[in-house]
Amino acid sequence: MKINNKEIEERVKHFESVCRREGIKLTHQRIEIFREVAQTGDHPDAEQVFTRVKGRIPTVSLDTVYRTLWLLKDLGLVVPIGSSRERTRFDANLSTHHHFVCGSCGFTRDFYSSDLDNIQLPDAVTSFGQIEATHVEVRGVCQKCAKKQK
Amino acid sequence: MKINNKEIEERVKHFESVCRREGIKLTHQRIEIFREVAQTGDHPDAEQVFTRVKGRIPTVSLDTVYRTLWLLKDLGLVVPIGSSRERTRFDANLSTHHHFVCGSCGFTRDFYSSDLDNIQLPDAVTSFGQIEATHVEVRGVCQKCAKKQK
DNA sequence: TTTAATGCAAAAGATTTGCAACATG
DNA sequence: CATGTTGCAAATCTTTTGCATTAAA
Repeated sequence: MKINNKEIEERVKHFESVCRREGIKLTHQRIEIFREVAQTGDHPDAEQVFTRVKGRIPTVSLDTVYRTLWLLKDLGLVVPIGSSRERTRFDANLSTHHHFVCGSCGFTRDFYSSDLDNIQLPDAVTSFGQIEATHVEVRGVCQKCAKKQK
Repeated sequence: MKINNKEIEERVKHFESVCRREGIKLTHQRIEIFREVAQTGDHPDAEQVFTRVKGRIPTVSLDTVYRTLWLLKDLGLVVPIGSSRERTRFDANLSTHHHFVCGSCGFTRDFYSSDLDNIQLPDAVTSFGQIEATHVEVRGVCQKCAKKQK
């Protein structure tokens, strides 16, 4: 689930330019936290990001991870995905994509489909508010959990 | 957001038959908790269900509400929808439908579209696990929040 | 140097659990 | 009657906050 280096560095560059534009300070911890989410495709939760970043910055604190993750969300650089009964997970994949989510363990994977990207929504939806993104969520049971249930 | 009575009673009957089949006891609180979720279209969280059911059964406890809600989920009678940073909300609408979710306040509404119900998924998805349901999630900002932001 | 960001510790929220009393099948 | 379920209170787990210290611009 490793994203290739070029893609990661592009994402980090994008992050840095957004911060400059918004007047947000580029701290060591912010960069590493962002990089961590950007370089993995497995939608980590705050705790996982914390543990991994700690390898590089042993003094980071969990609350900084939380603060940064929500900051990234506000900047539109990361999307929180809430698979209930699970902690919030974060996704730094900004290209249009869709999710498969295991209802019993929370396992989440991206998938792509240009057909799904171009879905036409009924007019009724517009009346609820302003639309930002549309994505398809497939609920199911992942292979690991399917085995356990037997 | 009131569901019509006939539909509610049908849902409750369905719930009761599922419980009998599974050998699960039909307690007063379970029935009222299920009815509460079934009769509203606004995807309440556990706390809201608790408050409303308390009107009818003053002694219910919040933990029973939680236990029942997750039981209902395991029985497939209710679907948890996790709009992160918000508590888990529950949806008893079992007919195929889709969601509009406000990213800033969690406001959630159902919408229908037979086009969306018949979406074709790419083969890759099948490799992640067994598919149970597919639904479209539209993220946006609801009208109330859009006003606040100005 | 000015202001925002961090780390710490403590608080707040949400959800879960152990257990004795109780209700359902 | 036997067993599963409830309510209570306490525990746990996740996330947030206040504040003094530190680091970016």
